[in-house]
Amino acid sequence: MNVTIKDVAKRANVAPSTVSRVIADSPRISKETKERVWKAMEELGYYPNAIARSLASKVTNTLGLIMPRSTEEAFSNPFFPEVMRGISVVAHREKYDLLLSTSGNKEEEKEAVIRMVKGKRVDGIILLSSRTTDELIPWLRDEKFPFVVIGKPLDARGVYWVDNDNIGASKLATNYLIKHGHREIAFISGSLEYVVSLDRLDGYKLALEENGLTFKRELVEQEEFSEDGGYRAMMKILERAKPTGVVVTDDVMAFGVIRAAIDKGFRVPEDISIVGFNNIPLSAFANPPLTTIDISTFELGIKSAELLIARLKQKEIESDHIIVPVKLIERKSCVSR
Amino acid sequence: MNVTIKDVAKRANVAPSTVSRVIADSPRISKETKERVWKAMEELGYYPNAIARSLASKVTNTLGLIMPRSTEEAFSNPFFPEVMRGISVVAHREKYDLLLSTSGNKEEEKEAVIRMVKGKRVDGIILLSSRTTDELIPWLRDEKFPFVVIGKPLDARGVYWVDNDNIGASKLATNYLIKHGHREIAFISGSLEYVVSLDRLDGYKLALEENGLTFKRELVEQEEFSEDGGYRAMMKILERAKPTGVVVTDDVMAFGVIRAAIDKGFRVPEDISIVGFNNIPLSAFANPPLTTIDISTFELGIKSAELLIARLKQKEIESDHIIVPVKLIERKSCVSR
DNA sequence: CACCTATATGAAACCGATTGCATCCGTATT
DNA sequence: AATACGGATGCAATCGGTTTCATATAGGTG
Repeated sequence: MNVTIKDVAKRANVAPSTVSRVIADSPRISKETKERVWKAMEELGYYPNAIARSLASKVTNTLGLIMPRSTEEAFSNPFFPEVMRGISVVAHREKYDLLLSTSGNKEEEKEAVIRMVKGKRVDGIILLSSRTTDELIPWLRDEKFPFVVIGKPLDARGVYWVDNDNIGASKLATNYLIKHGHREIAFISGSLEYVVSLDRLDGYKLALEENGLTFKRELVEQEEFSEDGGYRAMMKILERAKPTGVVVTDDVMAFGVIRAAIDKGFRVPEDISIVGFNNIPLSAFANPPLTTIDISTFELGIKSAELLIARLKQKEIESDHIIVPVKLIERKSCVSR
Repeated sequence: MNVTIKDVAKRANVAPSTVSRVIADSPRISKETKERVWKAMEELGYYPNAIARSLASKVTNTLGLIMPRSTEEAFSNPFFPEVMRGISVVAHREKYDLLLSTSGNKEEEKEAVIRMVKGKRVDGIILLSSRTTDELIPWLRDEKFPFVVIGKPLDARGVYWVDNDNIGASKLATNYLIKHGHREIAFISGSLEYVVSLDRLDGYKLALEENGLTFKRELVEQEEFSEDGGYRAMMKILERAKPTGVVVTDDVMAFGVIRAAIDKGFRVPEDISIVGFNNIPLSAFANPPLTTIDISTFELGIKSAELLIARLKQKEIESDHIIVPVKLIERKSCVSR
């Protein structure tokens, strides 16, 4: 079998508890004993069993990551890897590992969370995005389990979250088109099941209102978060209206929107201007290069991990949420009219 | 405290061992008892503690994922998320979770593996790419720990691996340029520390040889796997030679190569043709759209996870390695001469 | 009717750590 | 000299399961 704490104890002529204390570098153990134990560990090639340690101490040094939708789908939108990149930088710095749940749909997602929480496999959880109908958030809150949500939840009472100012960001995008002389501005978002979609719709409406433009239902469409989703949404809008500008809340969708516009015989940006969201790497290389709202995706990951870990370490936390700034990246997908 | 197996046992008037057997759905327990126990579990809201279970059974139902280089860097090349997408599909299907190590450099990477293996946190490991100097592979082999490598290792004895035929793929790319009349063909790869770079260099040499072209050292350059790396490599080559075609073993690097060519006053593809590798999503949208070797990244993930799990389940395995096919995607970054 | 054999369940050891409490010893205090 | 005290370490319970082996009961056999 493997080398255990008992073998080390025997070799160093001490009790297992002493070895345990040496591992934790407890000040209660004398320098000499520590050295004897270290030597024994070295000689035997001892390495602590993390599982046993977790069982006894109830700490795993692991963070759980819950992807929305299927894990497969999540990895195909560059937003998620980028968020994970941020999370992993902090996790590494703070010596945490990351446990990825692999789920296929909403039920399995719930199950994955239960597996992590009730199975005591993680110390805390990061939800990579929040739905309006999310049962997870109330459930985690009731369980009093530490978690952080990326994306402001509908009901934010007692939950820690990290997000952009989505209403503001959407106003920014819409105002940009308005300032460039557009008056018929369409708005395409992902499913209204996601809070982020709702907020951005609100921002769009506010911008119109503040500029004395009327909101027209036929200029608004929701679809799946994908290139095809964007394509379908734009097709539907073009069949019933004639926008000169479009705000699309996801760059991947925006590519579909451009494709639809071209298929319908419009030129981008000459006939239709487009503003996207997220500033994914592809956006700079698209044809035309996409004007988009950079939401600091990497930073969202960083901040969410920091917030969660601060909570786990019972550090003083200034606020239960963090707003990450956005900025507009001007490229070539918009023209003045 | 939490509900444990003992609470359930008490409530159902059985011994803890019986409850354990009910959880495992052992045929040794009578239908009636099972039902009584299930009811008790239901009523108490019992959920098994995965950590305790792992400790006793020595099974974690978790696969460890080891990224090369820093975790942060890995997430910024679309290759890795795509591989992970494949892995996560299989992991989910087979009911495994994924543990991500977060490391910053080679030493930490080794440490992360030790933490996983010696800490008994995972049942098996997938190495997302192999270095020539990799100490990990011999170490894991000596430990007799189940693992699979994406990318054929230099010394493949006793190692399970999944890869493309990199020599063939590189010949394919080089031959494509040769067939289009190119004779001065440059070759840019990532560090020769990676086996994949070596193999592709070999494929390039072979293609030259088979077509009676001479290999010229000044047409070959290695650099870091990044857009900047590609830029620097191409700059160095253009200062000493005049290629009409370039094989670049990574699309992200290829973007840098294009940028360098343009900065030096060349047009792509009119003056210099370029073939990339990986077919990342961006490639189709680049300017010009990139002709590239599609290496079925997703499939690499799928196969590696399947191979590992088959090994864990002691299934019959036909071969200790799997070759995933490649194909050339023709776009607009090459012209005939 | 004594003996054997399944079948169903329980008792207890074990997995490899952590931790509260007890103990031992040497030195300072009164 | 008796008491107190603090430092260093050990004992044993505990975390929440799994698994081996033993036992009890019922039914079958000669």
